[in-house]
Amino acid sequence: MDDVLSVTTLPRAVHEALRESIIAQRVPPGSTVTEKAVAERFGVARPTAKAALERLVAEGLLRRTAHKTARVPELDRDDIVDLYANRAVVEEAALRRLAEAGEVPDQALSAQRSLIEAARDAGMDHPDAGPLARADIMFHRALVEAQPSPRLARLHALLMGEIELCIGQVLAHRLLALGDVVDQHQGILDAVSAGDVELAGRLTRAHIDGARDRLLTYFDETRLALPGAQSTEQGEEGSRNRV
Amino acid sequence: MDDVLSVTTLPRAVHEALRESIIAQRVPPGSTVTEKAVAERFGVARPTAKAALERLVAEGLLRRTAHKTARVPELDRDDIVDLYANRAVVEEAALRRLAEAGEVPDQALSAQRSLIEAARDAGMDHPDAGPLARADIMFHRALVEAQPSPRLARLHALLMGEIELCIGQVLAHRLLALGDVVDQHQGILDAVSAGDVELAGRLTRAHIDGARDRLLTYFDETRLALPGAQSTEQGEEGSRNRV
DNA sequence: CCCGATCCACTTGTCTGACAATACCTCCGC
DNA sequence: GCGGAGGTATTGTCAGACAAGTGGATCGGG
Repeated sequence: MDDVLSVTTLPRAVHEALRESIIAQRVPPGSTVTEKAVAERFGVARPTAKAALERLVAEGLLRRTAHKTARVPELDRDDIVDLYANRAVVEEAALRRLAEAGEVPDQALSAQRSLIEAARDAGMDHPDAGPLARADIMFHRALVEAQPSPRLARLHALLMGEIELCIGQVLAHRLLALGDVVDQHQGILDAVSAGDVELAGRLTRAHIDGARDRLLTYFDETRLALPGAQSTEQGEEGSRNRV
Repeated sequence: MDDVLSVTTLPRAVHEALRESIIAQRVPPGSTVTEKAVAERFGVARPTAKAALERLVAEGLLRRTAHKTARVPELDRDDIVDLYANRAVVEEAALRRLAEAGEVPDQALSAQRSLIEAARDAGMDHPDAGPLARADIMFHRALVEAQPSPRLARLHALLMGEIELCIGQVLAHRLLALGDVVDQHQGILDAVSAGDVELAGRLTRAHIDGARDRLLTYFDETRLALPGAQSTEQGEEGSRNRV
């Protein structure tokens, strides 16, 4: 509801496509992304690709130093903890402000609805956690963007880039406890519409901490099954496994 | 202590110089900054200037839409309130984490010392609030960067760009209640070294709220002396006064 | 005289092509 | 087997160019 009818510029389009590719793990973590490759892949000039890469670096979805090739970062356990701690701070503040107004945005409601639908459809089967994760993120983004401060929304967006990346890297399979998530969302919405600032903030923090713990559990299960990678010394070429 | 010995790239240098120019009000708020002008001023190619401008836009120190020329934003009262509200959220979180560690960084101590010196020297005279404001900002930045989360520091840096801008736009003259500021800083340092998380967070928030109120008072005094600009309708071309 | 439409200068978006500087990889000699 | 020299790949930066869009000025009509 912000950029409707805006002319989409070329670097922005490349940026969006690449961002989606990275989050969806189509370009694996740890792999390099050269300007030339991007330029050829999308059929644009190298400066255009360069601009797109720079935006991704600014967003935290790519890392690059000096004259070296950009790499998709491999987020570790500490990154998850750090990301969710900061997200909790920002999103709690956002939900408190939203509760002050006491109005629940329509987009959050529709995101919640599609999440419920997805939860029902994916009852026994678990076909692509992608749509589920996307609906969940849309729910949170809608809430934060409905709150009156555009700068707070920017801070949130800055974190959510990496959050999406680590959801993709760690999860990428199934979203556990889907029913609980839906219930927690509903609780937040109720607190907001009731104008209960304290409750909205507390529920938001609890919800995010819960999401973090689920991610950490899954991370630990996945990583402990793999050999090594416990010390700080080797993981250089050893971590370039298939992911 | 982060980028020591790093090769400084050309767009980055232009970006830094321009940023400094904007914050120091050498390029007045509301004025336009074209890519060509920047390129000629620094003797670089237009793409280089373009890159620098894009970084400034991402930082919030310039605003630009579609095909229009970038402008230095004119921050109003609501912007100040919003900026300081977000800054309080981020910086309170940072100080709480710093208090958990319980160690006061050296850079904060030296910034505090230079602030005390500057306060003593500027007893009766008020020669350039620039160094004072800079020392104050260095103090806060040192605290936030000493805290363990790099992402939280990034969020803070993103806000501080605009904060510096609005300090320059509103203040630019004298920093009031300098003694109080120094005392509040000391209180925060004491709370951190004592490991009192709650106290550090509370003092930080109070300090930032106080700074905001001083700025708002000064803003109101200055702006009320000017004609008009009270409704939401006219301020379009009426706000392009000399500033 | 005022209002509207057309035109033009300016600015930005993007491309091509190129060169220098730096980093990484390979190969050769010891 | 190991260390250093060279080549290749990649990035940083530039110059010049053209298309597209914006804003203001000019001109004509009412």
